[in-house]
Amino acid sequence: MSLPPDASPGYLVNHLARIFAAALQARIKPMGLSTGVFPVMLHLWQKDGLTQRDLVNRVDVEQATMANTLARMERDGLITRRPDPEDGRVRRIWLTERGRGLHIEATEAARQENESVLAGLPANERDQLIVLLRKAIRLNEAD
Amino acid sequence: MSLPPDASPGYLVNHLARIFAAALQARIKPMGLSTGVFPVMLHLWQKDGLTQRDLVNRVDVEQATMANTLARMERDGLITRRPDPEDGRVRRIWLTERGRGLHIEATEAARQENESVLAGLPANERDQLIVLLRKAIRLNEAD
DNA sequence: GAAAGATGCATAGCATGCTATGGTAATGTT
DNA sequence: AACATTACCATAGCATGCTATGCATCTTTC
Repeated sequence: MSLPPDASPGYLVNHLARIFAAALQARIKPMGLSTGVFPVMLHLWQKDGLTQRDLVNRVDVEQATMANTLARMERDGLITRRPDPEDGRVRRIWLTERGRGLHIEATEAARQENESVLAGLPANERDQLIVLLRKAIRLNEAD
Repeated sequence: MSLPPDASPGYLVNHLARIFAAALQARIKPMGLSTGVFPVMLHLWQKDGLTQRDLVNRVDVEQATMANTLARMERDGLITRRPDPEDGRVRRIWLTERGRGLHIEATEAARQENESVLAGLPANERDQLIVLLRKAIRLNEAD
């Protein structure tokens, strides 16, 4: 009746997430980025001028988490926040020159990181893993 | 050349890990447990009287993380730490009555949680996911 | 047996996530 | 227009992870 820890998908996913985070951090820390900031940057590189609410919806963290992350990003010179002329509650988020300039280098680092962590898996298993992860997430995010 | 966030396995694993953590927390919080404490309890239910070092090796977190987690667990009455008579550096970790008493209830909650998160996946895909996660972890933990 | 090294643990400081709460601005109702 | 509600954001407080550091105790080496 005991539950061996390494049989639990929750346990395993948490463990693998920490492995990925450590690998990513090793690669992006030299350029002044960190793991929590990275997904936000990915979205801003695709399109900036977004609101905090936009980013919360895209990244799927709580609003308070995003507020903290954005505060660190502003402190570190990655973004600036300027008031929306139409809506006094909103401060739209813009990449700084520095933030924008990291695009190529950082996405390349992320690509390398993903490859290195899964290097030992054959390509079809890697694809399968991604498919299953995406499926599991989709089942749980419409709540 | 842009990197769509939902194509990155690191991103996906992190997201799913947060989904699992939220689901687990909802179920075990009522019994006074939390997500960081849970894997430690799993090992202690199998065998207590372990050292901090033993648990670090089993759970695979940093020693400082374990020290903090154990401090919270002691504060919350789940464990006690008693000096090892053989080695003055060591304080061995024992479950309290309360900690031991949560065994059945908590593992049952974890089982339900794992099932509910992956409820939409057919059994063979669930198995496949576990296999792939375990494989990816094994490739990265012998470093 | 004393110096040098290794090992076990604790603490400081920080990032990243959460819930709970509150303030301000926009919107909807009457 | 006045009021209630909703929406956006900030802050407080906490848990869980990390690196870096320091202290105390064992072990090894000479």
